[in-house]
Amino acid sequence: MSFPARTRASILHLDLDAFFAAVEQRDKPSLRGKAVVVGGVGRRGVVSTASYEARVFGVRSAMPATEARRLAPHAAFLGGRFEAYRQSSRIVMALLHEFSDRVEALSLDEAFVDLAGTDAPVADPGELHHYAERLRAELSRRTLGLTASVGIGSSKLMAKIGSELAKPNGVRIIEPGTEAEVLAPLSIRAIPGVGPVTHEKLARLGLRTVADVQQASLSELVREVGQSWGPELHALAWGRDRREVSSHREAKSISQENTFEEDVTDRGWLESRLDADAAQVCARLQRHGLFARTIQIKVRLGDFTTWTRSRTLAGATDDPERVGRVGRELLGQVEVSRGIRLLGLGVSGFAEAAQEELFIEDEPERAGEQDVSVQGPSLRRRGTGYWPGADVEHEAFGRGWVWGAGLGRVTVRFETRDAPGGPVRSFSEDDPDLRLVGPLPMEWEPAEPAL
DNA sequence: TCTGGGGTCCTAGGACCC
DNA sequence: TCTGGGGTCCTAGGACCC
Repeated sequence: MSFPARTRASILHLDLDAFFAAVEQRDKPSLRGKAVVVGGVGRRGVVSTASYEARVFGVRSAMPATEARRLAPHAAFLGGRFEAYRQSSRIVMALLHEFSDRVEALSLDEAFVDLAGTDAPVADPGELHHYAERLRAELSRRTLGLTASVGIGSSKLMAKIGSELAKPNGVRIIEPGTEAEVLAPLSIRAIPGVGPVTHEKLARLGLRTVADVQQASLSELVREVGQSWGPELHALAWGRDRREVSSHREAKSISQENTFEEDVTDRGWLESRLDADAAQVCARLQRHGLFARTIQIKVRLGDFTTWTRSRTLAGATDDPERVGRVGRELLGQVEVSRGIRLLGLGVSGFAEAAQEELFIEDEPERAGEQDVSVQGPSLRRRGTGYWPGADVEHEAFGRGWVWGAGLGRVTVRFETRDAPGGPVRSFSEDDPDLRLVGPLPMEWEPAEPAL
C-alpha cells in the first residue's frame, strides 16, 4: 500500500435511484408517482426498496414489511422481479464499460468507475460535471427513464460520499483538497463500514460527527473499534483512502438460505431442504467451474439466535449428494426442537479442480436416501405461483402484471411500459389461459450477461 | 404478523508444526 | 518445573453492505 494518493477527482461512483421501485414504476405506468414498496411479500418479509413517494411516509430499506404496511397502507407492495432488475443493471454496467475498462460493480445498482487514463476531463470540475451529466442522460435513455446519482472524487470514499450527497438524480464533484472539510459536518454513519454498533460505541465516547473522529486520538479509536478498523476509520475521516477500483473480484463463497413462514421443528423436512439447497448451490458451482472444500450451514431460531456449523473436507467437491450429506450431518449437531426460522447452506474455499479424497471421512449411510420430496410447512414461495408485481400473459388480454393474488384467485392489470390503461380482470389461479412470463426485452440489453 | 437474502471482512481461540 | 514463540489452518460468531 505504498502507491501515492490521487490528486485528481478520477473515481466515479454511480448509484441508481430507488432502483427496484423505479423499474416497477417504469414498467407499470399506473404506479408512476405512487408509493411503491418492493420486498418480501410473505409474513416475514422486509423492504428491499421504497419509492421516494413511499419514503415520505417513513418506509425504509430493511424495514419489516409489516411495519411498512402500517406506515403506508395504501402503497403498492410488490414481490420483486429480479430478471427485470438484472436486465436493466446489465445495460447500465455495459454503458459504464464504454467510459472505462475499470468498472467495479458493487451490486445490481451501484458501481465504481476509474476515470484515470480515460478521456474524462478530470482536471476541470466544470467539464467533469458536464461529462457526468452526459453519462446520466445516456443512462436514462438506454434504461427507458431510470435515473442515477453520480459522485466523483479523489477516492472511492469521496466518490461514494458524493453520490450520496447528490441523491436523488444529481451530480456532486468533490474537489481534491476539500475532502476533510466536506466530511467534517457529516454523521459518522456516513462513512461506509460504520454501522449501528460502531456508531453506538463512538457515541459513548462523545463522537458523533466525522469532525469528532478527525480530532479523536488514534489510540482511543483502536481501543474502541479494534486494531484494524481503528486506524482505517481515522484515515477515512480525513478523506485518506487509497483503495483501487478492482474490476475482477472473485467470489469467495456461494450460499442459499430460506426463512420459513412458520418455525419448523421437523428434522426430516429440514434435511430435505438442505438437499434442495445443496442442489442449487452445487449447480452454481458447476456453472462457474468451481469446487469447494468448506461446507457451512446456518440456522436461525425463532428468537433470532443464529448458529453456524461448518466442515472443511480434505478435497474440493461440486457434488450435490456429498454437499447435502455434509449439510445434514452438520444439522445433526443442532437442536431443532425449539423451532427453526431460517436454514441456509453455503460453500467456500474454492478450487478450480476437484481433488480425490485420500480417505472418506465418517459418512454414515442413511435410510431412505432418495426420498427428498420437499413438502411441509407452507413454503409458498415464488415460482410455485403468482405474486404481486409478477409479469403475466393471458391468451385473450395479452401482457399485464399481478395486482393481487390469494384464495385461489389472481387479479391482473393489463398494462405495459408503453401501453397504460388496460383493463383489470380476475382469474382462477389455475386458469390455463394465464401464465407467468419474463420481462419484455430491451433495446440496449447486451447480448451476454456480464455476470 | 418485528427483523430477507446474498455477500465480504474481521476477531479470537485452539490445534498443530517447527 | 511452571507454563517459548511465531505461523497457518480451522471453526464460530459478529459487524456491515446493498
